[in-house]
Amino acid sequence: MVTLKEIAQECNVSATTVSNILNGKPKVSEETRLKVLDVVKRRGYQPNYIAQGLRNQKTRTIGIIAEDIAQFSTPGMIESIMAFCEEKGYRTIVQNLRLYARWQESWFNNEEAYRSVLEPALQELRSIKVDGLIYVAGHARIIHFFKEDLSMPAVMAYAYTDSPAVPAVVIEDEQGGYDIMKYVLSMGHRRIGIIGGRADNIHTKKRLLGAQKAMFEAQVLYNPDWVRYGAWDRDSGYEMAKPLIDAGVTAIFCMADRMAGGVYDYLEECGLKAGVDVSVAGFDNQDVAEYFRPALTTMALPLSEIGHKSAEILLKEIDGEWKAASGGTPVEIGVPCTLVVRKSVGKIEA
Amino acid sequence: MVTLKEIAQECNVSATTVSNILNGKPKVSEETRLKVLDVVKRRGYQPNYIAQGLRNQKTRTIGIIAEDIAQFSTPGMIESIMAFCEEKGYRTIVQNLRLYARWQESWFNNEEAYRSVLEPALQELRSIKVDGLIYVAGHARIIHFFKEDLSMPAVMAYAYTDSPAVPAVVIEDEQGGYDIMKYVLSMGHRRIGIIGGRADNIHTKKRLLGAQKAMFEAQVLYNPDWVRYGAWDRDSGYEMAKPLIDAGVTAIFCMADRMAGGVYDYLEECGLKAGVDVSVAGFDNQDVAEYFRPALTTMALPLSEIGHKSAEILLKEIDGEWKAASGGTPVEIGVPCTLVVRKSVGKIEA
DNA sequence: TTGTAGGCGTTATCAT
DNA sequence: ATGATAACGCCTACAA
Repeated sequence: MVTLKEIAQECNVSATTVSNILNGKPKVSEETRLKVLDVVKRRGYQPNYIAQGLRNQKTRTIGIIAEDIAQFSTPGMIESIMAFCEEKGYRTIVQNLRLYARWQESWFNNEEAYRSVLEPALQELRSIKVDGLIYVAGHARIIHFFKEDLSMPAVMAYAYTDSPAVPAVVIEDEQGGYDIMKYVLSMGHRRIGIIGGRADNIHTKKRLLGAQKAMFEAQVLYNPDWVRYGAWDRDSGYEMAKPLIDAGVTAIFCMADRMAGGVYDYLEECGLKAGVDVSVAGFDNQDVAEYFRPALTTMALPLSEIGHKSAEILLKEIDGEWKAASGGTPVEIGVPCTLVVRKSVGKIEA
Repeated sequence: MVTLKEIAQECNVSATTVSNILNGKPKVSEETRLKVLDVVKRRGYQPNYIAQGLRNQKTRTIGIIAEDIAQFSTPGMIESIMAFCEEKGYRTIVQNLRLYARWQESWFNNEEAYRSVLEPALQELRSIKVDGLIYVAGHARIIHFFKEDLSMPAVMAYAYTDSPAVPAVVIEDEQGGYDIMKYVLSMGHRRIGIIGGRADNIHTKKRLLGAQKAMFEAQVLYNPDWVRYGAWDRDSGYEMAKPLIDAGVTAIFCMADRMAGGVYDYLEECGLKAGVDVSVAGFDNQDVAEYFRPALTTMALPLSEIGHKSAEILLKEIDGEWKAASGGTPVEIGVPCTLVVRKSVGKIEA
């Protein structure tokens, strides 16, 4: 790599002068300026960002820590974080914790294992002297690993924090559950089954709350027997479909498109038609939803908005334009989900 | 961040001594060793990787440049690259070029735009002084942007190079095309349509070649009229299905699962059943394939093997155990695709 | 056994 | 207008 010093030598000037020219400092003679610029171009000199950071303690670089880039929700957020940062003249760097790839779901409550992976990633970003950090979670929960001083501005994307210093940008699960249930109700359904994710999961709880609210507003009695919990996957959907169908529901709201896939499986096995005999609604709007037959009505996750918002807030923090939460309550920014109507929820006579 | 110097001060020793202790150098009194180690632990000191690299010109860090992490094939490769590197004690850092997100496909032949994005990423990695680089391409083609001195070991994943210094790890498209066509033939089909990707695409050409070979071996006449080209997407599949069905094929091999989705669409529209009236085979084994009805028979991309192999080769290069290609021919490592039999190809009487 | 000096690439400060 | 110096955090060679 060509260095400043080499350029300086070749031009018979000091490194300082070259640096000044490159950084647009005023007091330089036009003559030296041109000479230096010429050599810089010819030699293809590029500054070493890291050395700059070492000196300036500012890098105009944002660190992104992803819990797992293979989680379906992650690339969309990262993409929009990067787009925004780039627009604002910030570089980005990604650290991938690979949490799910390593341990499936067994890390959720294993703080020690978790930290053994998180710490090196943080250390790497601190070493690079990134100006700020966005933590992209794989699923919503309260992450309290941010208490100790991060020594840099940070934003949590897709999960909650208990630190007032770290704003959280999350999806509005409750509104999502509300909207889709309201839609199902609007199609005339009254006996509606629900297949949630794991019962203790934040997404599950909030979506359920929203759904209940919609039912309450429509004066439809909430029947706990019609609520089942799964593990977010296709098999769970299949398994939980039976009791619900047996109970005579006319529609099933699944809190994940993939679980809806399992419901389709069960329906097919019974010779029932999704969207006709039994309506199905999903959540997530994963790519698969469009390939279901009939195509799946679902809620779209506002991934790119979350990424955008997170980056926006982080840069504000960095510029000192962000007022920390007053009174020690963590700031929480909710971004709404969007209903995507396709073909899997049919209209019925009430 | 706590620094070496601070630790040294607190212990009343020199930075050298602390450094020596931390790096396991021999000549240190047990007494100072314990004292220092204690303070290191208490203050939570962590070495600055970057400063180490600045000094050592070695970081035990691998840079990954992804053309777009939102390409479906990319996370799988990155995941396995990281797993392997970590196992070998290397850290990784990702740069995402976001090529498709920026420009869809219009960058393919716009070298200037391409370089304006590639260069900063390379620069960043050079600044960090990564020990090597894996470039994860979004689709196969010959990438000749590696001629100029990269000044570090590099491996190309999922695309080809024309530089003998950069080994390429690619999928065996020809074998893939061959295997799946052979399977379709084995199910009794003789009138087989093919929907390729873009006609000038390497994947398309090689898979077609393999398919032709299988047909030749089975003594089935190759009919150019039964070969159509699409744009890898669902719409193309839909569009190209009609002429093929009209021509009376009994099976269609689509070079992308998503195009197969389009074929399913057309079939449904015609009241035809995939896998019964017309068989369909895909390629890629994307997540969607399993949700098709009937589930799609397809070729699985060896993404994790490609990542693994790429990382393996790169670390060999770094350790000087990799002999560069002799005679200026680029090295090319092919990794085979795997047939995944599901339900979309039915058996028929020949 | 421990410490000093120098340098990795850059820039701010303070001369000249 | 230009340059010498020091410093960012770390490590290695060499000196004490």
